[in-house]
Amino acid sequence: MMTNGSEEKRKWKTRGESSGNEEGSSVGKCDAAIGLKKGPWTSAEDAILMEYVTTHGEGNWNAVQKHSGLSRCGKSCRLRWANHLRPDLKKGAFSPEEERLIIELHAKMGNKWARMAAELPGRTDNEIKNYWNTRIKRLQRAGLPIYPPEICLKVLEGNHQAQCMDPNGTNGGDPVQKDHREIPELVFKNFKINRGVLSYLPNLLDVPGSNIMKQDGFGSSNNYAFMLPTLPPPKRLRTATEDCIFPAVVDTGGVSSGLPPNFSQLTTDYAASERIPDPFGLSSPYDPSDVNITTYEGQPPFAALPGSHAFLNDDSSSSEPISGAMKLELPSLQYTDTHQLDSWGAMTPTASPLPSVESVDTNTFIQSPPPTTEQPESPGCLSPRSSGLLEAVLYESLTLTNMNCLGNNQASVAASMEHHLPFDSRKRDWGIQADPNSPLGHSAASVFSVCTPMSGSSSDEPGCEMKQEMASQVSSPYGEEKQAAAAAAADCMQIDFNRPDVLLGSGSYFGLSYGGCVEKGEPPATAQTDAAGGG
DNA sequence: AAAGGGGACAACCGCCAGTCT
DNA sequence: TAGACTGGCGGTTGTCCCCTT
Repeated sequence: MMTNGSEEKRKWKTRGESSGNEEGSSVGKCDAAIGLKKGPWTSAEDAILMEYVTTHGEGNWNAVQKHSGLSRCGKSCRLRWANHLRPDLKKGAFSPEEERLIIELHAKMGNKWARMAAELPGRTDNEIKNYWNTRIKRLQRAGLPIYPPEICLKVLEGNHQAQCMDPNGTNGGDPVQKDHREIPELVFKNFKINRGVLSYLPNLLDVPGSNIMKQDGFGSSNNYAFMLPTLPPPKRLRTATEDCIFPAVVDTGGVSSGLPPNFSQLTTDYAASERIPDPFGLSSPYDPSDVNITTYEGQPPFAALPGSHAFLNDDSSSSEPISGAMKLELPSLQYTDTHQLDSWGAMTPTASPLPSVESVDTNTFIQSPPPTTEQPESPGCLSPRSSGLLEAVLYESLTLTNMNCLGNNQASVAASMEHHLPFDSRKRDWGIQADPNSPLGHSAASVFSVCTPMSGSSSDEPGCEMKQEMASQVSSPYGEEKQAAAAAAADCMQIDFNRPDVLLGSGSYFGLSYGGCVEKGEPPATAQTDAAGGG
């Protein structure tokens, strides 16, 4: 993987020889005044730098240029040394163990390359970063989850343990662990509480080591949307319709949807995909022909649903664990003129709801909040970065955290109630779900931007009242802003509002009536029963 | 054989935080 | 205390190689 500096072989070679010879032509920020060299390093330069560092040690990089005559700025020298010349660098491809570690670390840390590198002796942050980015692309193209389920579980379990050690979330007893988990306790708590929004993998509970899921109301196995595979690789840009087709995070919420019976197969396939150079050649775990997957409980699993942005649509500050993995995303939804923007910038599909299999581009698959310029003041289309939704969501998280503090039972009940979803409960979940910082979860923006009302969101639609009510029910120090966020969430949930009898987004994305929708109109009371029963 | 696309990776850029003066 | 300096970090870019079509 890593090539020796002296091997400056191929690339850069040409460019280097040209640019490298033109002293002064490549002045950058750090060397503008002096006309220092840029571009690829030559062996001679490497030798000079090596000698200098050997003699003087690392640091004081700006002095290198002065004392060694090297026409490189200090930054460049440091980078060259750190990434290529350091004697302790490990060369070659990552070992399977290293790869596993990288994935695990990324699940924990997000795009903290330097910290990850610290955990991988001999590896540089740049190397890891490149590896990861490449890997992400590959997985996205293959429509596979970024993180293997076992890694997700591991991370979750780790967090759970941390909570066990410190039920109050102060986590003061274990600085190391605390340091290792930059994920705010609050976020993780809410993450747990909120798993209901992402329910569909009950079988996951059977995964060894997942016993934590069975505690604290984890039974609904929700937070696993991030493990949902996305669509098989696409060849054309996804249309707006596809963009809004499936509120993956929203998902059905109905516990009954559940994981395809052979979820383990998915993990296997995932693992396989990791090694398969050509993801397109995968025997896709989502192959519709796989009856195990597509016919679970007579419903197509979400995994098979095109447009499942389960974990690929995170708006994601790239530094966010899990969600951070989504950084390789296009700037925004890709609007087409076949679609209309509703009040909050979401797409209102006007074309066929059933995209072709190849319609989902793995790149466009990932979404960022639409540029604010394109969707000004749409109260619903809230960018986690700009609209205050983050605060709103955090507030919601706080609220839920508080709720959670009331006791595991209540939290458990709350989680379980997601199955039968009285609106209040649903609302709450949505708010939490929207936490952009939530590891293994989705940002509000991603959720909101992805889930688009199937029929638009004009206020005169059936679900409007409910939405407004929902928004109005939200009281927070953030006032209108918060309400706007809630309205946005409500907007997203239009399908629910339109079909109150459907526990969760029944509707039909792609013309599919997907599973997980417990379309029974069960009285909320049942939820209590279920909750009591352990979900 | 040529073209196109993806993978790999080195290097640069901009920002930020800590330290120094 | 403020500004400059330095190092570190994460994101992005640009190039070549390889494979597929």
